[in-house]
Amino acid sequence: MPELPEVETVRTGLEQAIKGAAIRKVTLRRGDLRVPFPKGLAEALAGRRIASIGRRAKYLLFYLDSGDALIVHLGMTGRFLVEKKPPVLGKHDHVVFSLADGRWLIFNDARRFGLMTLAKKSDLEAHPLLAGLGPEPFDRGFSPKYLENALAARKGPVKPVLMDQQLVVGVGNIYASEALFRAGIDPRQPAHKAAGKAKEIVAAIRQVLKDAIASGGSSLRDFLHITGYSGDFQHRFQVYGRKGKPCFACLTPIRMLRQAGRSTFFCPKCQK
DNA sequence: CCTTGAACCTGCGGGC
DNA sequence: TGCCCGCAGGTTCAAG
Repeated sequence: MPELPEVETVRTGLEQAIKGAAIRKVTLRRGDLRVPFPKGLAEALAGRRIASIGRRAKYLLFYLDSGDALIVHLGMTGRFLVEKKPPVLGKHDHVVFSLADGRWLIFNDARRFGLMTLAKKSDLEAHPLLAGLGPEPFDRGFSPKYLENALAARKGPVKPVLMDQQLVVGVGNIYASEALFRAGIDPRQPAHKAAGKAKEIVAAIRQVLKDAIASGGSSLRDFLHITGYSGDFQHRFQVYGRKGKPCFACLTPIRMLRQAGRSTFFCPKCQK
């Protein structure tokens, strides 16, 4: 799944592929993903044109010419594929969009942690899924001062706190580890003690997300298969998935530990 | 309030 | 080859 860079890469790819396309028909091949599809979803999409595709946090927002917005979350394994021929459907191809131009948009999600629902564009900000979300990492609202205050109010280790979507959106398990490595902060450090490094953390989060978006987007010019990891940023992870391997900066073995049920990777020498 | 752990569901890779 | 285990990028809910 995709964290902010992967979702943004998918958004860009979808915009290039299907912005302006009209939906002829939508087939829901089961009744739910993580939550049930809303009643009348397929009917509300049929005949509509996709005016544009936006993103809020890790949610994709398909803006329709009807004034509705289709909200999509990719969960862990959600992905979109665009086909020019009638697709041979697999068991995890849950939603099939037949486009008026003869192409097909497939939503595939093996684990079904994804989500697809409908809202009025005018009501989006108040929608329960979006209302409680924190600032976008590239917005001015995610300032060092804001983060300093937010961290100061938290007692737990800083890494899980950075993944709290109410604090800042888009940072997930990979980029939380990567950002803390770049900021030189131990992921076990209590959040309030890391508050003084808020400026460095803001910069590190922005930098790692920006680099990942740049590297994800670069391979998407002529995509057919839009996946969260179509880019090649995973080859540039400094710590994530590198347990026991030498730190690129100091050669100390990277350590892994479990925080709030998730794997955390860090360099015990570079991160204090 | 904050924090943690379990749950949701399927697939993959490693070890035996 | 097959089986069992642990692992996986998210979110939500219960419980401490």
